[in-house]
Amino acid sequence: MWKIVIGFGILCTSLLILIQLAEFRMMKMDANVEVIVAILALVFFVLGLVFRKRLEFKEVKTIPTTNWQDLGISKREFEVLQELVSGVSNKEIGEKLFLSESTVKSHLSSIYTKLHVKNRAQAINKAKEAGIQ
Amino acid sequence: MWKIVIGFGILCTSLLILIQLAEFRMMKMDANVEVIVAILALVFFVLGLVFRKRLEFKEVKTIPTTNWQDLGISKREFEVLQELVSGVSNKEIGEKLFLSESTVKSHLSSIYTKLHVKNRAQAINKAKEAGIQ
DNA sequence: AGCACTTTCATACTTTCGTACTAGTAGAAT
DNA sequence: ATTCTACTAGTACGAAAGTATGAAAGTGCT
Repeated sequence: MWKIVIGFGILCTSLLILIQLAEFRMMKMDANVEVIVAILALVFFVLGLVFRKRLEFKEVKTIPTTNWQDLGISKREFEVLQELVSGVSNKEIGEKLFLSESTVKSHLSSIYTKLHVKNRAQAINKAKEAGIQ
Repeated sequence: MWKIVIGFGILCTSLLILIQLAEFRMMKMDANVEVIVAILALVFFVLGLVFRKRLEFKEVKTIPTTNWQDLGISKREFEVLQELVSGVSNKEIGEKLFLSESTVKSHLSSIYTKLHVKNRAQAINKAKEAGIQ
């Protein structure tokens, strides 16, 4: 957040300086006006590109995102959920997280209850809809 | 496609004209240079914004979207796949599409083969990655 | 210390999935 | 006409998933 504000401030300041410099040069010798105009145009074009990207980023960032803590899902359960979403079996989840298959099933059962779903397919859908975070 | 090319061409031409006009004015009377520079900057800034949006649009349009026919998946198989993605059981898929569970399983088996996946969870992921169409 | 919650695991049982194999029918292609 | 593909459906079997129940150990908070 602060990064963006400071960065944008610096950018604006340097642009103002650039404009002043350009005008100063024009006063002195108006030989290569085209070059200055071109540079100005290019700089603002790039600025437009960058600005749009920031906007897009913000949009993308704000649309999805649900906190799993809000749904009552614990840390460990969430780790299991992350593996589940990748489409692996209970056994493989256990191997990755150093758990027995029984434990994986226990976690999954409570995850299903908390997400109000009946099986792993629906859990994957819920997770993908909300966006993992 | 042609719309974009022609539109961009017109835009560039009009900008060139604008620059020439600005220079002509500057030659005559260099009273309000700041205004001209500001207008130029603004125009190119907006141009940057618009250009970025076109790029984003193109990216979004080109990234997903796979035709299921290209993967060798038939009409009926695709219908089964659509139900599968919603997260329902084989039995329910059968009831919705008026098929026996056996037939659903047959379709699913060939779908898994064609998608190079091993189970419904992975099939859902593949389908979502590629975008249903 | 006591309570609530989390994490871990086990056992037993039911249900669902997934594969393999077979087979009939219908329509399109050669 | 026959060959091929898609669609349908069945049986059989093993693997995986899911449920129910219980229980021990750890964590965090009051």
